[in-house]
Amino acid sequence: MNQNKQLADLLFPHIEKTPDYYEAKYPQRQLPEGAKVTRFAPSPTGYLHTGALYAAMIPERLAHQSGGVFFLRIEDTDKKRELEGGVMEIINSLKSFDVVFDEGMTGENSENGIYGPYKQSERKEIYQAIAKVLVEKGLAYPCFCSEEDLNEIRAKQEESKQNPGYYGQYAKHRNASFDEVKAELEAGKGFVLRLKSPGKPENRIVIDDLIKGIVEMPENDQDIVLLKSDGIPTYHFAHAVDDHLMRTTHVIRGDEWLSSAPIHVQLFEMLGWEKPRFAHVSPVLKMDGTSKRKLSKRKDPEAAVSYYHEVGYPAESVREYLLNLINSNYEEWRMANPTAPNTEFAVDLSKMGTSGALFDLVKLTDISKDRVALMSADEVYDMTLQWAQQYDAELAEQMKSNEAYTRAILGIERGVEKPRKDIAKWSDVRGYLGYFYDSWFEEYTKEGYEFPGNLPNDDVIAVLDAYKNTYNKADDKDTWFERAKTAAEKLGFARDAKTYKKDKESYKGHIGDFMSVIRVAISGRKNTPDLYELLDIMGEERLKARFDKAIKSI
RNA sequence: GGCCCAUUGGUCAAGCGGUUAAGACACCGCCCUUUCACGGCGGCUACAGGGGUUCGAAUCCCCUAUGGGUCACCA
Repeated sequence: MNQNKQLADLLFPHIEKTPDYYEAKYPQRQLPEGAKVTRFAPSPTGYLHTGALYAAMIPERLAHQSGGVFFLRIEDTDKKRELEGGVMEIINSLKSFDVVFDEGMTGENSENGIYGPYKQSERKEIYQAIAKVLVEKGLAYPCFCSEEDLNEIRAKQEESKQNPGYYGQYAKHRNASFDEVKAELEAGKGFVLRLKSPGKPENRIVIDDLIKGIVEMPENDQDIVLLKSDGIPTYHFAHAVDDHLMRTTHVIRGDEWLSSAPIHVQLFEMLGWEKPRFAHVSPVLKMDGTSKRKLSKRKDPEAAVSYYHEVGYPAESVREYLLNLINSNYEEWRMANPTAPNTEFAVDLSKMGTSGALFDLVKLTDISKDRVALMSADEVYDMTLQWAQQYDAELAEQMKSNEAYTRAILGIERGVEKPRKDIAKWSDVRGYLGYFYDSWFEEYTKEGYEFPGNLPNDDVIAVLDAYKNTYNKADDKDTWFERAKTAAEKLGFARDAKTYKKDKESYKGHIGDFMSVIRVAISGRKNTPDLYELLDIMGEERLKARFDKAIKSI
């Protein structure tokens, strides 16, 4: 016993503070009953991944909908993988999707909150203080094995078909005496600190996971590394220390951690700390040929969260979609509450799928169309412009130099009971209204016009000619249409589709075909918003010019 | 290989021992309509396979198959 104390001092001579000191420094949080304290704890190893956004939204919602605290902790214990500027990248990306923190890192080297530091590389002293006590209690010990030693052990184990690892009889430094340790140290050898695991694999432990349910696993018997040779903790140890001292109540993390949960449970128990609740989230998958795989940064553009900004999906739409993957009943809630902010939806872990969900851009698009359809013309204008200024300067230019015109176009069939759903992302806007701009119209027609099939050119010209003389800007919608129908009839078109269907032989087509000719001539496309409003906004002069241009092209 | 987890239509998924096995997206039809849309209606397709338990199984148990995760001084 005494020897353990001696050993602890030998190993950590500079550590003065005790766990009690930290317990006092980081008091229990005073929060209302049921409030959850959650965190997002990424490594700053690159840009934000869609899966990470997904994984961050869950604890964020859980904390905020329960009146709790959501904080950002940076796990930078692996210096080899760290990337410059990684912290800001994470913060800004999440913020752009309305995932905001109450506490934790706020910049590369700034933070707020009293449970810090929130960057693991700055918590070395804390980990070591806890580790020191573990040594004192005989629950941890230094190991001087080199990489080669470890490889040798593993080779032996593989040969005899035993579980690989550092445990039991293979843990050769486990019971080294104080003098032996001292000798190694004096010989200048570095060490890692290992847990003296009391676990036996024949014992089973039970984890009550909030998503996966009851999971039974063998107890951990590996003398896992607590502190690496540079004195920095491994994930396992850092997780236990941090989440305890930061008073995390719910650990929500990727399910790749589930299999090491026995280690974590054991650590909490050995340290005499109350365990947080665990929730292991399945990854977002992607269809690759006929099989599913994790969304991959290298292969899938949509894996980088920046993708959505680039193509211009509103952040709100992406949130909606992700929420939909998190809890599939989100959709029902949305139908019942079409205009409520999505933060009013209560995320429920028990309703999460236990297997990974497939990421589906088509569904995202659909959801986004619904969202955009509910926006006002001004909102669409502003958000598109903002997007275009960064990603489509030409469009931004057009919008600004034709502002009133553009706003009017965006207002067509918007704000009505059944709004159009043409726009899913801001990059769609260019195609949606590009032909309105005279300087772009050329582009739309340079391949020629696509008039409705099987209509002879003469008829097309006749339609255009007739219509040119019929159009009267002063007409209201009904008069306008009546006039068009009459003109159509004179040229041998049926007034309505029904009449045409009854007797196809007698007509060249029906009013729809007639209108199609006009639509194509004026827009170069077969699909546009309401013609009446469109013509009204374009104005008579433009209309006539475009008709002439079309006739000339035939 | 050991240990975990998963498997309901093309996709997301409800379902927790008795259901005609929801709904949404996609696709296909039809209808509405004064054009384009929106919308409405309908269709299409599913419990991975095999054994049990039970009066009764998508639901519970076992085996098999397939997919995923994990077995580092990485997180």
